[in-house]
Amino acid sequence: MPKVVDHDARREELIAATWRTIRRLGLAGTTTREIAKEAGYAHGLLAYYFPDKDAILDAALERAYVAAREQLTARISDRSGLDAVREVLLTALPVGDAAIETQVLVMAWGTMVTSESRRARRYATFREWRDTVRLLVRIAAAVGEMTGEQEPEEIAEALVALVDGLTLHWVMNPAEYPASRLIATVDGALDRYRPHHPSSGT
Amino acid sequence: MPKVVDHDARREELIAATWRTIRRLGLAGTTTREIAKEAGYAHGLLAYYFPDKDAILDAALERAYVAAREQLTARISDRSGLDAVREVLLTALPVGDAAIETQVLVMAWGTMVTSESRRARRYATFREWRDTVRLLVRIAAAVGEMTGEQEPEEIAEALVALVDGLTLHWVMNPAEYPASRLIATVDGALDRYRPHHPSSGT
Amino acid sequence: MPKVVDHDARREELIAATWRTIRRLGLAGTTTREIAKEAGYAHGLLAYYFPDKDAILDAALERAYVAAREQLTARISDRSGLDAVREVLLTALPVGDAAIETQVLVMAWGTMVTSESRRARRYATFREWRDTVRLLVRIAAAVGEMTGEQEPEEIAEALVALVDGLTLHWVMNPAEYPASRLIATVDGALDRYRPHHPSSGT
Amino acid sequence: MPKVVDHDARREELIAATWRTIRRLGLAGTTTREIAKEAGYAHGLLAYYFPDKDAILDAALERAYVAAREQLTARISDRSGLDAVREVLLTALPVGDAAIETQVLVMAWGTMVTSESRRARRYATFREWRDTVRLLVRIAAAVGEMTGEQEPEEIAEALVALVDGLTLHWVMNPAEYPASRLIATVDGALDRYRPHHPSSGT
DNA sequence: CATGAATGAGTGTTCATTCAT
DNA sequence: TATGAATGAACACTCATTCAT
Repeated sequence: MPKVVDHDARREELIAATWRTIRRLGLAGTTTREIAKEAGYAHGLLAYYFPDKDAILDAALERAYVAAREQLTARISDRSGLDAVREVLLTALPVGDAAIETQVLVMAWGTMVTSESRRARRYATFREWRDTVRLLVRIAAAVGEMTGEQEPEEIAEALVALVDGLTLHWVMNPAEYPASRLIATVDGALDRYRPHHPSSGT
Repeated sequence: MPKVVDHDARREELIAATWRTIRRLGLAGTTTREIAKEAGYAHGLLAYYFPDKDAILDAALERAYVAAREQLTARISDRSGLDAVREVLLTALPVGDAAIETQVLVMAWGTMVTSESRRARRYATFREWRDTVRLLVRIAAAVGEMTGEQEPEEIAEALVALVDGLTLHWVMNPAEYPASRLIATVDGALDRYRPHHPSSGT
Repeated sequence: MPKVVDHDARREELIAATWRTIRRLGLAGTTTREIAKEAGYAHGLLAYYFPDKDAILDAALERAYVAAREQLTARISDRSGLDAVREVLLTALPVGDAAIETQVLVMAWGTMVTSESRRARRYATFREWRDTVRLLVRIAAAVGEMTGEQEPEEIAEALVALVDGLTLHWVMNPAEYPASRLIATVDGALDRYRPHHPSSGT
Repeated sequence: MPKVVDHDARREELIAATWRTIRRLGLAGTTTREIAKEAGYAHGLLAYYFPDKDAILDAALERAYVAAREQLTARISDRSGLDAVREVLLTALPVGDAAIETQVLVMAWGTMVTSESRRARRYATFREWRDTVRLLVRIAAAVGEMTGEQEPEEIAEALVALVDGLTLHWVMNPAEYPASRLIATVDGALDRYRPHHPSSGT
């Protein structure tokens, strides 16, 4: 038995370095040499932990998806109704630390068009998230905190699209889309889905 | 008298070939050699019409922006009120021929993160579009076809984000997002912005 | 008979443009396109007047050699003895307008190593010049204005080498070798070849 | 433990290959591909040892300068007076092994016109050499082995120019300038700088 | 004569990958 | 395990040359 090395820990280390490299140089500017340098290892080491460059990038994206899911689960655990819907939507906004991750993920959006595997993987993550929103909308509607006039599926779809669209807008001009504005826009949209919304009369 | 060649026409020819190449091989996979081959010319010809590769890609994107604006202008010319708002939103959806363009444009989204010039150019186009929607929403509200409860700016922002988000979702799984569903989702959202929307009446 | 064009005049025009281009961009930076642009003609025109690029450059160098000889002949025509020797040496120094030509010619020195034809052509010009100096030294010695202790051939060789060496030094740092210094160095050397030179004793 | 390779030795190997390539194909004809082939390595290896082509060429020239200085120092160490002056001048002549180096260095002369850095580097080397000659001339004059009639600076300048000029002449026609003739010319010139030269005696 | 469109070989450089140590 | 030397294909770009008009 040669030197004892925690294989998975080393992989995580390399994935983190990959993430930092992408953020620093962009997806197109990220080379295996640069990743190795960022990690502090020799160039040739990468071959021991990943079959090729694509595998490294896929692993890096995978980590982001997993992290996103973990954060999502954590933040909605103690909420319910409309509040839970709101929370899950805000989690996906490019706010705080998530803003940095968002930039990398947006860079990866384009690769979906040509890489079927990457598209499928991204879609699976998206679907999971959308279905979570669907479920929460359904619950909120059931408890009377959201309108029942429209199908929960459609409402969830619209809300998720709104968040993804806002993310894109933020990338186009981060300065114009501070956290406060992004959140206000989401809240404004959510207001539209309250029961007998506008006046409610009396 | 030299060989009679319409310089601009040849440029357009090359730009079209660029589009086909990007769609076929992705943005990262698009090489100048492949563009030339796709166009049916020698590799060296490109230098005759464009200073470098970036100029080719920029010109290709530029053409998409111009085309989008032209289509937008054409389709809202004879409409007004809520109908005009709906039409301008549907114009941006990946439906029909636009679907193909969308794939290329989504691939370009990622380059905004690292290319300041490309980000700025994309933002300018986006802003123009968003401002058009703002204006139409304001008019629709003025004539009583849309709610006045929310600021036109915020409504426009939300609607535009919805469309951009749906575009991303379509890219993730085109089969799940046929034109009918995309349109229905937009219509469903627009319903939310009708005046004294839910009940109101008596 | 088509359009009447003075073929040789046009060639001279192109050669002059070549000269200006070399001076502007260096020998390595001089392209046929740039020459054509400098001359104000289309790129393809060059093929009508020169078989290829090398022919253009050769013609440009040739013109410099011819010009140098003409100037040399003109300046020594009315001189004799040591004065004529001095004059022919000064003619070759990088002084005044000749300084510009020198830069181009020095750039061409290196091509002699690999181009046999260019080496031979340059040698022929050099030889002509050196033989002129030899002759003038012989005459000066005959009339008692130069020492007879050393062979005229050797004296001429040394004087010509001195001038060529000074030219190189000037290229290395023009500011350190103004005309006055170059001339003073030549004069200092010529003093060494005066008969019973320094003291000549009592 | 990686493959044991002496990085500097490999660099020297590539520099030597560069020298052989320049001598074979000329400076303009020297390509990175050809250098690699001459060295017996793959084209891409060069990038491992040099940042770019210019760095390779600069390193090759640098090596020549360093070698020249070392040789110079070695040959004058045990000499003095006029003999030392003579020795340092002969060292610079294209004689023996130095002849090959000379061809490459003459090719590099032309690049001084357009490359400021190369000009400055060459000038620095030249200056060092010239100053050495100056010093030796001064010493020789002090001990009465050289004339005191002319400034040591001017004498040194003239002698150095003579050697450089002879080098150029040798390149123009090596056959006409064998070592014996080059040395004889230098000796003939040195004779001119002996004290009370011509007659001397009473 | 003159144009300029078009060619295709060649350039320096980058980079993922392989592999002896 | 880990290194880093070495490879070779691919890249964008340059440019002398050709040629239909």
